[in-house]
Amino acid sequence: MGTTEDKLAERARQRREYDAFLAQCPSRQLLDRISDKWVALVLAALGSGGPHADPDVVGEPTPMRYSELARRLSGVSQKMLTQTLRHLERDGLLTRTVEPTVPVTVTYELTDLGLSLHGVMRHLKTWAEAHMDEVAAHRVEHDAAVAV
Amino acid sequence: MGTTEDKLAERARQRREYDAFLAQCPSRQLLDRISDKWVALVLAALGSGGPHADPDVVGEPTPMRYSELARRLSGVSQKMLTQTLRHLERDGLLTRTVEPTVPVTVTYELTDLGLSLHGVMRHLKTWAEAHMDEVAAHRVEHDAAVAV
DNA sequence: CAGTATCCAGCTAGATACTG
DNA sequence: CAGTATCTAGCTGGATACTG
Repeated sequence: MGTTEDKLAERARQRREYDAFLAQCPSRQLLDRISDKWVALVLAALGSGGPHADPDVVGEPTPMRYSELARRLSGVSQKMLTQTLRHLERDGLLTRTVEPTVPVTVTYELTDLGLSLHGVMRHLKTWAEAHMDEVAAHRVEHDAAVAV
Repeated sequence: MGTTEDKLAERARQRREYDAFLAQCPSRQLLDRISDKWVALVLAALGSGGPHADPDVVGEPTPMRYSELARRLSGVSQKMLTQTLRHLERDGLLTRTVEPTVPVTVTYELTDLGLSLHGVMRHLKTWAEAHMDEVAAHRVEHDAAVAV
């Protein structure tokens, strides 16, 4: 009956099977793959669902075209963007849809799985933006202490 | 009066100042730094507060010694562990305490700032462990489709 | 115990040129 | 438009040896 108990039991079960602390565990490799700046930003872009960027609300998937993503993620190279998108597609986090127009139109959209990761990842981006000042202050302090 | 409104307003303000989508924004560099496997695992270790690994409960900081961390994060090299710890210390996410015993005893402990990032990061590790099966299935499917 | 120092293989990722 | 292909500088990170 309890979906809460079910969820907790399921999580516990999977945590017994997979442990990212172990070098050989597949989840360690997965953690490595998703611990990536471009992954975080692609997910943030495709999941941001327009202006309501409230971090406490899971956004709708926002389909975006390749060139839109390239523009949004300033500084990304074609290579890294394509590579990141291919990885995420292979892992089932997003779909790649090709419309046979001329020239061709390619759209990327988060799957439910991708949306679930987005729910986690966007907090990372938000955290970085929210605590940048604090971190910067610590760096100044730390560097000053070392210099003495 | 509402702390909720205050928090939201504060977040919105900071999001106007910092935008990790911009290559030049300091928060982009911060995002890059924290989007790291070893950062995720060090935080997970120092914040896991013993056996109650329930991802919905923020753990107490768990002080750990260098060698404990090295054992916990299987596969980490001395270089990467030390480097990661130094970065996190400089950014104010953890403290490094040296007890002048013989031989010396060094303890690492999350600060409040580090604990707040841990609150976000541990979901990443949990997600990787919880969705590994699904991702693996997608890969098989995807690779099969490509092979045809 | 908790590092530091050094070397180097290999991967990452940017730049550039080209294409259906 | 949305890539692919190629080359390469340089950074990452592992291995190894040494130290207060």
